Amino acid sequence: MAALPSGVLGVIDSTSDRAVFRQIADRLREAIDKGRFKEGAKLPSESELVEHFGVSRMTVRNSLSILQSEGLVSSEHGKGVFVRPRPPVRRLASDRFARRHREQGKSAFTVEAEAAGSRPEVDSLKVREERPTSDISARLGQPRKVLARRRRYLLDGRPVEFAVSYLPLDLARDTPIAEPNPGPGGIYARLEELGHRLDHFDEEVRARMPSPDEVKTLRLASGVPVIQLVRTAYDTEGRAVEVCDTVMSADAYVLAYQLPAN
Amino acid sequence: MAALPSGVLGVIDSTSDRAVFRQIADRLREAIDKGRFKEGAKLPSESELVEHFGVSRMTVRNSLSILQSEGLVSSEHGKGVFVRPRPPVRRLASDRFARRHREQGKSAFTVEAEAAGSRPEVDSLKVREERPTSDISARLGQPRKVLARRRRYLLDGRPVEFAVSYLPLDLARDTPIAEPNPGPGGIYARLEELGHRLDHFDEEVRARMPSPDEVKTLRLASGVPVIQLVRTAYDTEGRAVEVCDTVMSADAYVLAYQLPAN
DNA sequence: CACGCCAACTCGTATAGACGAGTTGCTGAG
DNA sequence: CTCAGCAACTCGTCTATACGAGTTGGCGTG
Repeated sequence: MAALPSGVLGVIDSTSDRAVFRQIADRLREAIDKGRFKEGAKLPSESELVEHFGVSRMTVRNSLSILQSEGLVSSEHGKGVFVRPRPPVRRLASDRFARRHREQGKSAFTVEAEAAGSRPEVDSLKVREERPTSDISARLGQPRKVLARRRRYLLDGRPVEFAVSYLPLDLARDTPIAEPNPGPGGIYARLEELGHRLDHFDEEVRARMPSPDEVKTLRLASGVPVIQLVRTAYDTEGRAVEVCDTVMSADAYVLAYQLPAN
Repeated sequence: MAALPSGVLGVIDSTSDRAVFRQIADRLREAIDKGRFKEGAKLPSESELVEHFGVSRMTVRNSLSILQSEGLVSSEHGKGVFVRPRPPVRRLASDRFARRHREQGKSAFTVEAEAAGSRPEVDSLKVREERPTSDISARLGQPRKVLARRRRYLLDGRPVEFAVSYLPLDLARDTPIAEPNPGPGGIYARLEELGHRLDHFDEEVRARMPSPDEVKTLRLASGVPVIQLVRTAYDTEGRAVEVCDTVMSADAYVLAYQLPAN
């Protein structure tokens, strides 16, 4: 166990009324912010920090758990605690579902990923009929049953997004939309072929901490929130024809919108 | 110390390889999800949980810290641990800065808050000249200096949002925009009077965990992420005339966008 | 009755120790 | 040289204890 380089982490001010474990977290945070520990770098081990600061191990662990909940570091059993690398960010343009961008053949996700040099994958695709929750039901105009299309998206093997599309069953039953692969242009192209010309989308954006389920499905590190995007598609008659509920790893996405000033 | 109502929380499966503190967190989470503890309700105290589950206090605290980092509960020193109430959510419509909505006199924030029956407040308003960060500089077309307008927004005394507007200094110097109160219609009205007719906005939306500073400024409970919204305003010449960097408590906001399908 | 104070509760901080489990690299046997 | 296995490191889990500090309600004194 080598001694820590002096001066890198400083010492505890025992006269301060700030809790010791917070002070240690502060020092480590400073050091990370100032680049003394770079992305992916290993922090000093718990026992090194115990020795350096002269405190007990639980106190050090307490400090580290603060940084973890801030999303600054992540620990790996048997290896150490590392400065969390910022993963490449996927930018979602607000017009990604516009008709003019609808590729014949590949999905928007696939096209964008390949353009960015990543390997896209779609996973655990499930299509089935369901009774809608009251929220979904309200958004779709109170259908008794809906078709639910679930899928998970991965980039280079890493899950980044989980989405469920809901469509009124009377509209989707016995159409290509009820097939696992709805064909070129996706379900929006099929909807338009069925006479539902799309008029506009409503998108609602929320952020929150993930449920344990979402942590598992998206393999989220602790301290990473999710963005929840609920998109409702309306046809030119004003009917809501689809609701898509998407949960995204917040550290993998930036949503970009362009809005007129009128 | 009364015994806990039997059956409410179940017991630990000591044969399971799931850690005891995770199991306890699971039981409590279930109980909250199923409404056995309602919003604002007090969970059993740490010592009650210690007795009920037959574990040490640190194990119980560990469990509770999980729920806290999930944003499910928050603890109050001397009082107990409570199911976190969902605060009223403010809905931000994507057209809230459109010209047609520009009220003469009151800001969009004030109008909306009063319509929702809340008491709006604007706080720590600071206007000054600064050298821009490279990010802001790039968005504004590399001005050497900018005018920065900082302010904090509160609803019923609760801080919900912190925003900084940056404008190229050559554009804003010696105009009402450099005044603490820019007058009716806000800085967008002043920009248009100065000949910069607004054409469109770009908005970028991110979510992340807050910095310690942001926790303080927005009085955030632990386990609450922030939404960061960076809006750039462009005039009809295509010049970026303002960048507004807003950080919002994620549990107080839903962003709503309406997008054309073309 | 009014009020101050204290007891008993709450969570917050910190220590010291033990054992378990994953990872890594070295060492020694083959 | 190869490779199994061990030693030494990492973090994960859990116990037991102690004291501090904020909150609440009741009791007793004035």
